[in-house]
Amino acid sequence: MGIKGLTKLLVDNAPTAMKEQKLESYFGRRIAVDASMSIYQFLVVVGRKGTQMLINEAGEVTSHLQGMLYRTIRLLEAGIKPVYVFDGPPPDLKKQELAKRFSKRAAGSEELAVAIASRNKEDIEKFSKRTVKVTQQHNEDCKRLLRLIGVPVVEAPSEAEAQFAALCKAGKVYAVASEDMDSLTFGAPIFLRHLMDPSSRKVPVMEFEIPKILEEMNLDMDQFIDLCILSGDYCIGGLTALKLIHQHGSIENILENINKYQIPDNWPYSEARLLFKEPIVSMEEKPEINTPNEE
DNA sequence: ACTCTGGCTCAAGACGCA
DNA sequence: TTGAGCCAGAGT
DNA sequence: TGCGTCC
Repeated sequence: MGIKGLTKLLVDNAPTAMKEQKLESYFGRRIAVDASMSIYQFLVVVGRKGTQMLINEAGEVTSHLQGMLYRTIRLLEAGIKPVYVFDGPPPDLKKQELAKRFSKRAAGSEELAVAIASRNKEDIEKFSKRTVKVTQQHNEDCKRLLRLIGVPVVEAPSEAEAQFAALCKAGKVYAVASEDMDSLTFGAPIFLRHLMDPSSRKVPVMEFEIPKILEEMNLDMDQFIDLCILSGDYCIGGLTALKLIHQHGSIENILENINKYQIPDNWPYSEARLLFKEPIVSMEEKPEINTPNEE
């Protein structure tokens, strides 16, 4: 859903709103992390060869636990206090998208079956990735693991991105770490990318500050949200969207003044906007670090 | 000629021992 | 799934 | 740095 070239758009139009940071500069900070996204990555990549994954004696997948445990240890060693945020039920607006994913996975399964039958290793490799799905069980496994080692877990009432942006706005965490640029659209004041990248890959932590982005791009937050919706849902690029917003101020005004772009039928931009502006989040008490449970 | 978009591809975690 | 990089084609 | 292992 995110804008394709948002990073590049920011590099070009708001260069000082982002800066390279060292991991050490977050020592002692509480940082929110998107758990579901991480679990997905672990399932795709950890110990997977063809259809093989890491499993326990009962044959249950443990790739996500392996990945989650080591990553959390790395964060703790760096003096970072992670707060993992789990997805809740998705908003209605995303149902369509989810249906698409479902059929893609189904198609992936079929192709995988063909690949297995014909013993085509490359295809098995490719299609097995497409069938990956984070289940409730995977989520529960990870919550349990995190609670056992005393790392706080937050269960979002809906989208995790929205929830941790809200935590950050409320000052309950210092920053939000994700690879998903939607975090910016949800208005997380400080947004970190590549927090987990090993130093060997020489990708520095990139820190984005929303207030600076808005100032430098000469937008208010509503306009920034419109910009993201405009170029996310819809077939124009970020640069054009930015120009249009500067010119007309809002999606409504753009639609009134411009006819040359093809408008999707029943384009639900105002629903999308509401999702970003007033997302469903919970404001429970500050997530506390629990004492590690002996086991 | 230049810019933008869109379609394609790719890689993706973390450890430790050579 | 996600972003990024590269190439081709459309629009200016 | 590259590659096998983690379960």
